[in-house]
Amino acid sequence: MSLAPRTEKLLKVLIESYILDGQPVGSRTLAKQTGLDLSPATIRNIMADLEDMGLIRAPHTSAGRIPTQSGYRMFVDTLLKVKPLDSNALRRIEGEFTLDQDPKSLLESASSLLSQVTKLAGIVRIPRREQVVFRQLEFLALAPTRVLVILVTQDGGVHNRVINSDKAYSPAELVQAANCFNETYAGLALNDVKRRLINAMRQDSEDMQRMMRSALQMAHQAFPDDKGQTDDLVVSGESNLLEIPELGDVSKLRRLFEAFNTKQDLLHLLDQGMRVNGVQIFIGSESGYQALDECSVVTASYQVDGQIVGTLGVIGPTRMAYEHVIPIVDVTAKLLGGALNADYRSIEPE
Amino acid sequence: MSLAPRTEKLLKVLIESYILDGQPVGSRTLAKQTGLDLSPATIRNIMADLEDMGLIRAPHTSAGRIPTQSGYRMFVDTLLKVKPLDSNALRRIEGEFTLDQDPKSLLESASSLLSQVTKLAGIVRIPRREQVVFRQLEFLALAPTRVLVILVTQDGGVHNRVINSDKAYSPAELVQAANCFNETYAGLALNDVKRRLINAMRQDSEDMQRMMRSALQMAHQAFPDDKGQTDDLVVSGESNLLEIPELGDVSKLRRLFEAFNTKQDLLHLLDQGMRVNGVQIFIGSESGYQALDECSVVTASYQVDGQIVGTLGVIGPTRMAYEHVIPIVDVTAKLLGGALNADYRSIEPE
DNA sequence: TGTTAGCACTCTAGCATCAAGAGTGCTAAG
DNA sequence: CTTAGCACTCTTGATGCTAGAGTGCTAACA
Repeated sequence: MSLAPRTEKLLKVLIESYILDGQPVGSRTLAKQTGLDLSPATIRNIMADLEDMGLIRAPHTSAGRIPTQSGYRMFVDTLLKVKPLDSNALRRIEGEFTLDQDPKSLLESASSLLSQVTKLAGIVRIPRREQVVFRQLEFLALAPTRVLVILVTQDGGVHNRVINSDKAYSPAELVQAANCFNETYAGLALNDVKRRLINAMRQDSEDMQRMMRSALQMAHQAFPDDKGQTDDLVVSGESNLLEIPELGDVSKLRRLFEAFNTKQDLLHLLDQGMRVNGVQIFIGSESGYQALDECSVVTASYQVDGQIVGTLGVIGPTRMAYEHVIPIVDVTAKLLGGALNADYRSIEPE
Repeated sequence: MSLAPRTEKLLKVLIESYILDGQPVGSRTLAKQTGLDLSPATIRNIMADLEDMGLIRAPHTSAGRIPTQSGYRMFVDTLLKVKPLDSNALRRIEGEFTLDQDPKSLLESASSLLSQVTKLAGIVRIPRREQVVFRQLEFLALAPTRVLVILVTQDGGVHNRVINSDKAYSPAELVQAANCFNETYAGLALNDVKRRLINAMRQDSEDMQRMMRSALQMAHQAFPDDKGQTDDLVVSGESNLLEIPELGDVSKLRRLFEAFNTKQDLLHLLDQGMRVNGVQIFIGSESGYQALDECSVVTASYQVDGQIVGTLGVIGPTRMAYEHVIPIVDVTAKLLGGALNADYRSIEPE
């Protein structure tokens, strides 16, 4: 449904005003702020209409109106004119990414940047490439039956895990086992390696070399399992949310901070953002998680090598300065993608 | 200064009562709770003495007394009878550590355990061994001048870093370089390796092999620098602190949460705990950090191989149940040390 | 038909008042 | 040294009140 231009304008000004100072806005103030030269009485009529449409509501009889969730939705969808990024902020953000950092620090910088510039909480989903290419595995004996397995991927990622082997191996044997394994699987996508590895173990044919069988078993234990990755989310600036009055209720804050700790819900939410190219906004209960009921989440996906590999964003009160936040999230995502790209392709800054 | 037994008893009961329900305690309640069979009037006299000594204070004229910081100090130093650990909790804690986990997860378990059992915030300083033994280094080419360096220590620790080399190396050259390096330095303490490495680079004599020179340079870049380790602290259960009424003031909470984020102050505090064998308690401003003014921190150091390598503890309101918290922190430290030890020595659970 | 002035009505926020309750310090007596 | 008694202080919660803000409705107006 489309609104009359005047009604639209009114809604826009109302929401902008509310976002600015958090006070319910009444007909008189609105009459002054919008340039429409209408009397408060007329404004009141229109406001009543907007209320009927479910776009605004009155906290109580004599307290002006505030936007509802649908109001915000319409605001960001059709009314919002995103401001181009203030040049100071832009320089600031760019500066953060020109440094020569490893991927992990880049993500952390991005997160803390988001939180500092927006004064909200910043979240960054660490990259998850569909096709990480397996490079090599290495087995090191820590103790007779205790083996450190190091897994290296083509993009320079290193995972390691200590496993208990069922029998003792000599260092030489371990080297040999690793060689067998690497010869067979190097260059394949990590997923494939895993799949084939499981198949190979199932068959477990007689003709398989003894070394290879050991290698498979150890590798299987050491391969990262996809579930239970709790630390693949970088959160920062949570404390910024302490001060926002809408969340004054301690129990709400509590739920929110627990969401930050468990990370599970936030991960799901960010994964939704991965399906979309660019900025996405979840207002209030749209996120589907109760802890975020009074919050909005602005996310943007970032790309490496032309492929969406992760998302980042900010979490703040529903009443946030969308027109500022959106471009910041957008730009940060692009710059982070670029920086990771450069990193991955090893384009040297000079 | 030592107190009369009666006065002491009174102080003890007062503090216990205040810790229990957070209400200032008056002479009448105190008269009932202590078994001393004294009238409220007498109690009042003694309380006046205690107030003169700075051990308790009255929030306002007609509101009973609450302990001061020095009051708490005397309480934990001389009055507190630490309760042996409730057997349920003990089982719970032990259960957490019998699982076969890698060191990193052990630390995280310890932290979350502390926070869950005490309902406060748990902190764990990750182990910092004076003498970590260097085991081997490995160089992998990611791109012509981009090298992934993997550093493995004797205890199974793995550090990795991507560096930009000044010239291109072939995979074979890199293997050779690593071999050179490992032959020379394997088995030495990490500190020593670092020191010698720097010396060797300084001399840079002609007779040094070309490969070795390259290896030194790359190794130098990749060795972890001690400063700027921000993520060597595991915090959990911060959200538990939201609910404690003493910190109702938002700005105090804010400061506290910022301390959790920056971690710097907490690290320093925990490092103080490393000098002491066993439990240490910082009450209110004793910690020396303003953010912790209204809090107490209970820490305990943990050992691996008979050597103190880290500390853990909990942060909560000054008014916390010390007699419960102390043994929990104590036991957790011991068990964590044990688990890490077992891990390191690879004593297999069976 | 759309806009506006006027007006009665409602609700909140802030303030003062009041009474009850809790606890103290002091004094004087045991 | 201990205790009863008492006057005093301070908080807390309830109550009532007023000023202000804002609304909805109606009737008049262009």
